[in-house]
Amino acid sequence: MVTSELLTMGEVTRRSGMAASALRYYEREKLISATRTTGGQRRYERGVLRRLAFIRAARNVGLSLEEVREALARLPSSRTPTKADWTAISRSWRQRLNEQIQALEALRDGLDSCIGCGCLSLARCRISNPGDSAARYGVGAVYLR
Amino acid sequence: MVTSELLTMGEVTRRSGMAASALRYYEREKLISATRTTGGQRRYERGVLRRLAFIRAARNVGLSLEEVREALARLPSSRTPTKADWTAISRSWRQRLNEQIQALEALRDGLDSCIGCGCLSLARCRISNPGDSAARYGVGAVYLR
DNA sequence: GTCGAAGTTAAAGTCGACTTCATGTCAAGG
DNA sequence: CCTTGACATGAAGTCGACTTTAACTTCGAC
Repeated sequence: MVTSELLTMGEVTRRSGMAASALRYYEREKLISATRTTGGQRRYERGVLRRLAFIRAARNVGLSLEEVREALARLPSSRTPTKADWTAISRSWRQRLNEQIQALEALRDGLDSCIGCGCLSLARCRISNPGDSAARYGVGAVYLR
Repeated sequence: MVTSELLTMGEVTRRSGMAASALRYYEREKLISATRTTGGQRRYERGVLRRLAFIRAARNVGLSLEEVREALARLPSSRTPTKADWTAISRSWRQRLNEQIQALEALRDGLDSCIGCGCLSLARCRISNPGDSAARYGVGAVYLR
């Protein structure tokens, strides 16, 4: 049985493509964690790569680190998360992501549902404010991010 | 013939739902423009509402003001833009938007194509880096925004 | 034991997209 | 005329998500 080979900072930056400064930042923000050598250097478990993949994917589509943090908080802390655990998280974002997809499709298809319709009552428009749910995120356009 | 009734700052903020400070900012950034009264106050043409609707929709799905600026620059300056002009812009974003939609769908469907596949070679992964086109936007995850 | 690559920290800087602030001017009804 | 609410300006502040800088320390191959 091979017991937990830990990864160095350099290995993680190479394999995740993320900057060391970003990893330290994520650690300060409690999105990832690391053990330390006696000398104080970080050693990462391999699972961190999966977390980073998730963070990257979420950030990539415009979700905030805060949203990511909330999602990650729901992973089991006792055992190593399974694929099902990860899938559950993404599924729980279904509504949120669907709204965003709709807004993108409307924009792609010529804004027909907003600019095209001539409504221009931006405050209530479905594309400006998909699903009327944007209100939860604050006034106006701050739906994404 | 009613000749160009101009809109005041207050009217535009009410009808667009945007803050006055945002309108001034957009003007500094050359995204919109206004004429001035002799006293120096802004008067907007009605077309500004359509521009603002467009800006709002684009911002809403995560596009940057810089991208919006480039798009708006392609509107005819001589005549008032038609619906076709606006549609052409959104259509030209088709590829860009499609990639983003795909990334969202993958995330919604459980990240099966990235976290699920076990590849974890984030730097090249299709979901992290849709269409391999993200490279154009700089290193790594800075695809959106 | 030596040495260079790799790692550490706290603090400050950056960037986009606005907002807030302090202070002063305009517009229009009474 | 006068007042009051709407509007103007430049400068500074904010927020998220990192990066950069400066000044060390550790690791590990030799």
